[in-house]
Amino acid sequence: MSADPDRTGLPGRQQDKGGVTLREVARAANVSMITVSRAINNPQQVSAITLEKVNAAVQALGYVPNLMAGGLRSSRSYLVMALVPTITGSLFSGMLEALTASLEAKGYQLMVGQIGYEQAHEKSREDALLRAIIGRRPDGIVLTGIMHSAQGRQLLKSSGIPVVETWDSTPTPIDMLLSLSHDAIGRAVCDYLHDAGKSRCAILSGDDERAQRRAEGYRRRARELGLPEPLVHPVPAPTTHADGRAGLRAVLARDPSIQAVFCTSDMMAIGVITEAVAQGLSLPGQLAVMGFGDMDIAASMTPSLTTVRVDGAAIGATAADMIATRANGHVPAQAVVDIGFSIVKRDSA
Amino acid sequence: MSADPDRTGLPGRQQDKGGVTLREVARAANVSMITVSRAINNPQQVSAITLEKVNAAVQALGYVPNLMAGGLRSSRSYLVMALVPTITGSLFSGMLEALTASLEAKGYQLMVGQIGYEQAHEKSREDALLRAIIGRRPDGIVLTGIMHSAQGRQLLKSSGIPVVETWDSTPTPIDMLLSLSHDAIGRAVCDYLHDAGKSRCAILSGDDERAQRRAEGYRRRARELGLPEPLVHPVPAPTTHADGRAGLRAVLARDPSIQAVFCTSDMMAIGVITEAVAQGLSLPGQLAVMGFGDMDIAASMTPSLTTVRVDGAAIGATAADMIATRANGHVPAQAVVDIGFSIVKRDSA
DNA sequence: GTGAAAGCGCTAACAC
DNA sequence: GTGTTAGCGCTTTCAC
Repeated sequence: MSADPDRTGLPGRQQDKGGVTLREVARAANVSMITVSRAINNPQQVSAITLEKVNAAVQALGYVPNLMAGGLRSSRSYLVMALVPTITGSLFSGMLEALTASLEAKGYQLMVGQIGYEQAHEKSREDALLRAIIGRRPDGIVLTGIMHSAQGRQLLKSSGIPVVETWDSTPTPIDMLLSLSHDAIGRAVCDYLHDAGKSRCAILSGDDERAQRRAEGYRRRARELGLPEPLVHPVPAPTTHADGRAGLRAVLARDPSIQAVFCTSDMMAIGVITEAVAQGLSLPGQLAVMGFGDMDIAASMTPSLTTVRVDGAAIGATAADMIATRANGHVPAQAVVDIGFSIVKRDSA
Repeated sequence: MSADPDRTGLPGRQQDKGGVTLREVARAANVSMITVSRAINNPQQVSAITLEKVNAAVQALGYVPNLMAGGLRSSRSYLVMALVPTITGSLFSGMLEALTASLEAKGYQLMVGQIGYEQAHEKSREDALLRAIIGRRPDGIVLTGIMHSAQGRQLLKSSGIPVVETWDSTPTPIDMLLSLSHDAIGRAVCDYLHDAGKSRCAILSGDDERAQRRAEGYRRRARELGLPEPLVHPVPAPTTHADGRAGLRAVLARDPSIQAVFCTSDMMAIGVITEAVAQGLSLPGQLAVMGFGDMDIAASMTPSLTTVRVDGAAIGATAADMIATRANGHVPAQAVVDIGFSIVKRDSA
């Protein structure tokens, strides 16, 4: 199989290097290069007759503009970079879909990078990734979580690229912030379970920073309320269904009187429910279960899952707006927006 | 909050446009631009003393090379584009993770684009997306599924960019192909259920092309075996847990004697199991259920899910190899590789 | 081992 | 409405 089997069928060949250039289109249409450029990017600046000639030439030659060249000259890449811990999980996919859609509507493309959950451990990898990203001169960068490394923050700041940190809170954002308090989430879950009459509680927590902060918020609130110390069972992120099953067995072994389990992900919570059902426990009577994320399945499973919902789509859409505003040289109305969360009451707690 | 709060702490400011340039580094290090370029890209071509001087200057100025400029000149973008129907689902995330990892190891970055499931309906959107992609002159493009539109195929072919089509089969690939036969999958599932003594079967099928092909393969095999015609219940993609629950009710209403359900996604299959359990049906005795995708949860749920597994990680790794090989001017050993699949026998069927 | 000149493909700035 | 000139930041090519 050759690289380009049938180049027939198109007038003119165009393989040599990176394809047809503006110059060739200009020659074919008998106008200057800049006129072709305008016909493509600002058609209203060009007369109807010229436009037609240019379009015909573009069509005939199969011209596709080289965005690297245009971006180099105009300092606008129409590229936005998003960094997420993992593409796999469903937690951030709502944000990514909204980002893609909002940006596409504004003429931008989204590039997704995976940074992993381990952050702190691999400073050099993070640094390399950041340089690769900044090197492409994106018009904006969306970070999942807060950038902690001083070096990374400095790199980002001095790049002058609009940055939106999301899904977490900090008093000192690099630039813009879509704030979410994991401490408040943990506290709210504690209050909710307390109101439901559950005081002996276990927490199945991913070992990533934000999950740990939710667990910590829960613990602090439990202390304030004078409740027994929650049993915290750490699990390496990303957390799975199997982690939930094993986690419930583990905490029950340590304390059979556990009345509720708060999981830092829905998938783990579903695992806990699976295990609880397998052990013949009644839900939420004998065991209440809460998750985090509000996956699709949470609403339609049996029993349905009480969980914490964060509006990822809103994060994506707002981040896109902020970046587009800044890329156009304006200042967003607010550089810090609190996203908030809600507890979705269902059958499991 | 200003665009760049603290530019102090770094020697020299670097905001003006796109940051520090090679020229400035060269001046600071007292060498020519090309020497700096070599010190960064081919350190072994430069003397140790020069290297040190350059590195010091790079460090001091916080220089991050502009990849757009380099790519423009060298016709190498070190960028690979992957197009998937949806980022959300877990089906393709294994491929994406493997792609990201393999490419990163080879010095490439992956850009993920979402094309949606509707394809045929939005020709113009597909065309625009394709042009935006080709415009960035990636060193490779990974397509989920086969590109059908003649215009799209032509655009891709004449771009000269290495293309890998994946997750489907065709006698006429654009360039390279990681082949998977959905017809064979449907047939294999039919054989499997037939061997298990299930003849009256329903299929809950997503309305996307590949899912429909799996359903069709099943149907054809059923005919060959002289089995009753399977009841096909179409569902709009992407298919959900709720679709599975509702789907089982629907097919049971039309034919209460159904003995098995084949779902074109694991998530739907889990929904079917949820509904079956809720209705008090015994699995796999009264109802056998099979899925597609082998999500994590399939192995650890109760009853565990019998499903079809495709090695997405292998697809990602192989695609990365093929593209890197081609980008370096070589010819891959094979332009068409069959990926294959396996049926993972568990408790639900 | 190092450098000077040229130019990748496009658009900003300024004419006319 | 259209064109000319210059140059974005880098790497290729050829020289020394």
